[in-house]
Amino acid sequence: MPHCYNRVMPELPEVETVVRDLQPLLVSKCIVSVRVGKHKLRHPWKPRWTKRVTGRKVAALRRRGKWIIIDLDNDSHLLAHLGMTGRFTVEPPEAKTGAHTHLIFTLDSGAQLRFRDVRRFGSVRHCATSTELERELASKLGPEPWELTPDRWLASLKATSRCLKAVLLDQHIVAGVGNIYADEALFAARLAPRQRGRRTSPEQAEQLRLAIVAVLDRAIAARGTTFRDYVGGNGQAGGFQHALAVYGRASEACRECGNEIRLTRLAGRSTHYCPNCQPFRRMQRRRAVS
DNA sequence: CCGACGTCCTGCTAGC
DNA sequence: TGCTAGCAGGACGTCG
Repeated sequence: MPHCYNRVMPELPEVETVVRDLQPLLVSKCIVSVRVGKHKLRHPWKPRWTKRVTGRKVAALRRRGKWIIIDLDNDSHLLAHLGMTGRFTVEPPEAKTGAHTHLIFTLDSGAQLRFRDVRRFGSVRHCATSTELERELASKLGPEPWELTPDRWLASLKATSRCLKAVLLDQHIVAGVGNIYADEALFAARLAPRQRGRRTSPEQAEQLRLAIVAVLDRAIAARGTTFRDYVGGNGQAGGFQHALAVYGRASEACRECGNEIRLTRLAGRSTHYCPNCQPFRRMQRRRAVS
């Protein structure tokens, strides 16, 4: 009853929603103890991290790409990724601990911050200094979509032969876009997922950049995408699933033109598109010489 | 160097 | 009805 398995696929809008929801519950609260589960996460929790975080106050909560950053008052930071099924909840200590709960931070408010992750694609780690945190983030992430300049974006596209879908999923180029919003942004820009980066015109690049920002803005306003009713915890369901144009709509009718939405596999991921609205023009063959 | 692909992990579901 | 193979995917490692 308290929780049923729901698919959220946390991308930027979902992570932003989590951060906003957790902020009032965590900021200025003190971590009084840490309890660690027996299953290993991607980055196993180290005992010395417990020493560094206990007694520390949460100074701020923020997001970078799909990463959650919890700033502590000793200039150290918790850096967390939800992966596919990672969930943070704030619950009273007497609340039943669900299966797959890997970390429990007890706060001086009396509540507990809990990290649960069924598939363990997620991670929670500790960075001892902001320098370490910044180095870590810089090695993983390109700019936030809103900070990505048209020039830099076009240069990134022109520099690669990968298809647009793969480029959108590359966190080094633009941070925060995952499989759902990559497909949605490509549809909004009327560009074929298969189109090669370097075949993209400046006009198309700008269309796509604006589409990314617009789709993410709308998804954040809707509190993200949820694929199943979410019950319990402190999270409300997102609403963007109703606004999806292509993702999860394979073989349904395109709302724009009525054509059938296609599903294919690209960059190792399921990829949804409308072949009519997002026509793929093969590379023009040079006219044969002779 | 770059890009493609495999790996991790488990719950759900389609299909026999 | 019951079982199982296949699918879902973000980050990262490996291979060509």
